[in-house]
Amino acid sequence: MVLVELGASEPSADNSRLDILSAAADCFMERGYGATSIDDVARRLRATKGRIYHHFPSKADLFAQIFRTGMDLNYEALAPIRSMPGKAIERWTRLARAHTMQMIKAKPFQRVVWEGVEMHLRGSTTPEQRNVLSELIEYRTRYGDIFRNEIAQARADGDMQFENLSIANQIALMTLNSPIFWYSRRPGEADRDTENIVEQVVGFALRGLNGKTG
Amino acid sequence: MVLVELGASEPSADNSRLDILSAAADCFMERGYGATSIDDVARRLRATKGRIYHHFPSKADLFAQIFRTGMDLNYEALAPIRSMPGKAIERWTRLARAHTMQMIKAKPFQRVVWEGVEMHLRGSTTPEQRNVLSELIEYRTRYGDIFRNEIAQARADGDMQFENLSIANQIALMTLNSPIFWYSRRPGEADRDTENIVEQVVGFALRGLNGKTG
DNA sequence: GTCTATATACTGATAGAC
DNA sequence: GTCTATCAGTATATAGAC
Repeated sequence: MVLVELGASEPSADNSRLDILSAAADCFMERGYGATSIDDVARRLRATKGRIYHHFPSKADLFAQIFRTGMDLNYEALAPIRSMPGKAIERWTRLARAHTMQMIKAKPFQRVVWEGVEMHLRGSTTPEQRNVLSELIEYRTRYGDIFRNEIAQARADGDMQFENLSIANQIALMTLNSPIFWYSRRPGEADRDTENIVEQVVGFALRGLNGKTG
Repeated sequence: MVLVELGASEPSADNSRLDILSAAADCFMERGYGATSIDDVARRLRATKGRIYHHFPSKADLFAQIFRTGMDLNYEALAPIRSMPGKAIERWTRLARAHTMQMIKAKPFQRVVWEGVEMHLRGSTTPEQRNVLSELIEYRTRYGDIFRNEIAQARADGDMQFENLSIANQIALMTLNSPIFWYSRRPGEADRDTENIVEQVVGFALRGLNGKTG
């Protein structure tokens, strides 16, 4: 995955850090955190692990920094939409589109975010990992609340219908996240095609929430 | 998790195998396959790993047998519904209810099924695991096709509307599977409450597929 | 900043006592 | 059928050469 888009301060300065992050994200996506060794990441970089440990103090820390990068990308994508005026259901739909597009565009990073949340929920963390992750989990929870607040408002507006707010938000976000599991870019795929996939996912979730548009 | 319900031939005979399967399923659910050691499973059994290796030849085989048990439960739950006459959308709804209930009732086993599919999709399998898993993956793919065929028929009947069949089925199944990630039984929860949760999940998916009931 | 050792711990799996 | 003891392989992480 190309990481130059990730808001590096200067072009082609400090590339080593970003190269490592990107290679590690790819490895974690393909084999999962536990099954990926630092040697695996080094191999993908065509280097040895000395390079990695020079830039990152531990495997858990490397994982955490990918997590943070993924969440930074998500917040960034939502930022211009959050402050838009208008009805909540409209805002939710735009937020959902931006989020789903991120799942597709930054898939390796988003898989790491997913695995981080999972590790936390299952409590399958070492004390060291817990320290590094807990702040990120809160970061991620607040992110989920952005969507939660919008569908709560939309229901109050009479534009959505569902029984339990937490369950509805969980299922809807799960739907929006789902491309990280089944999507993979096809050879001749254009931006138009990607947007079409996003539209199918968001449409499914919107109908699931009983959204009354227009 | 209690495993007596799993159709053991005789009550309290051959308990050791089932005890091991159940303890391992719990461990795999909590920490994932890679992060779970055989010693972890033995510790949960208050035993040592000699016991486990007497009944199962390898860790991969243990994982595979939990996978198979989970899928057997799923097929069993669908069996009486599959042959029901009537409209496809009605049949799909009943299948979806039975499936979602299984996700809740046999959560540890269903998490293992999920992880097995994931490992296959990511190709993060050792040659040994691949041999044991490939048959099970086919087993699971045929299972997904049961739902796929019903929504294809329902669309032909004019009772559902969606663009791409594969994507629609993926998202719908993802929705039905989602309780394995966010559901956990509450202290005073009655069967009635559980059924209510199932109904919310299935309702979401049905609306997502643009299902026109009644 | 990157490499080559190497320390230390843990893993899956086996052999043999009981 | 379950245990203890142990092997061989691999993991994270560190130290020091270059």
